[in-house]
Amino acid sequence: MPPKRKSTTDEEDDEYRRKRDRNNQAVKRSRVKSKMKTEETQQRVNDLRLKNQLLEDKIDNQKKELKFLKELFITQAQAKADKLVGINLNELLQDDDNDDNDEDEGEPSKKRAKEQSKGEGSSKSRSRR
Amino acid sequence: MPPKRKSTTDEEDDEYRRKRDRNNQAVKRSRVKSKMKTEETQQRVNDLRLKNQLLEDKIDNQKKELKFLKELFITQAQAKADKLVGINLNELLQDDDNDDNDEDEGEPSKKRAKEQSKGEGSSKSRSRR
DNA sequence: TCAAATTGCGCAATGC
DNA sequence: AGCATTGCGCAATTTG
Repeated sequence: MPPKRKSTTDEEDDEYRRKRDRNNQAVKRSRVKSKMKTEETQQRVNDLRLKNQLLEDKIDNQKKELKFLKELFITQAQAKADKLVGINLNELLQDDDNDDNDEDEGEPSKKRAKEQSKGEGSSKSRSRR
Repeated sequence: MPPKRKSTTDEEDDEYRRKRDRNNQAVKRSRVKSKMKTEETQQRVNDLRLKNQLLEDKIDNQKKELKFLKELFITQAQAKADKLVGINLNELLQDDDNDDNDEDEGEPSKKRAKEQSKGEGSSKSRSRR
């Protein structure tokens, strides 16, 4: 009596094995993928933190610049009030090279005019009678 | 024939089982922990992205404010300068590009005005004959 | 040296 | 039918 269909069991086993192997491969792929995603996410956190820091720095600089400009405005308004006394704008505006990066967080009124009125009395030659 | 020491094998088995169970528990804890950490990291990415957006918005607002103030200031100073002396304030204030890195994407407002006419004719004073 | 924690791996159930 | 994902247990290794 020859076995009628041994193939049933054997092939089933074979198929099972192959299937298992393939699944094991799939599992491996899936886990590698998962791990990569995790690491990538972690990296993203680092990048975002750095970017965040840069943005905050920029905000700080802009804030300083705004402060400077506002104070400059106040100063100017003050000058307008003092106009009658003879103050001139040179004192307030001649050296604006400080407007560049930072270093302008101080009050602008400190930068005293260098009296660069080359000709003579810059005060509009009022002495001319 | 009394069993000499069945305890050896049996207890070893018992011990093995207990050990396995404890490890299984540990594995479970470890995996829960790991998963939580992953989710937390992902959440951190979301938080950072939101924060980042807020910061960028803030930078944008500040930038607009700066632009406004500078233009206002230039206008005002220009007028005043024309009136009092003739100093060309463009020279002093025109460069509002000192922002930082990627500055204004807006129109550059044609920064030039290198015509520092200090030699003589301030725009006024000619009518006086 | 030991016990808990972590990690790689395979199995099976389940999702798609 | 078949790959992908996930929970679980085993065993080796790491950690404290």
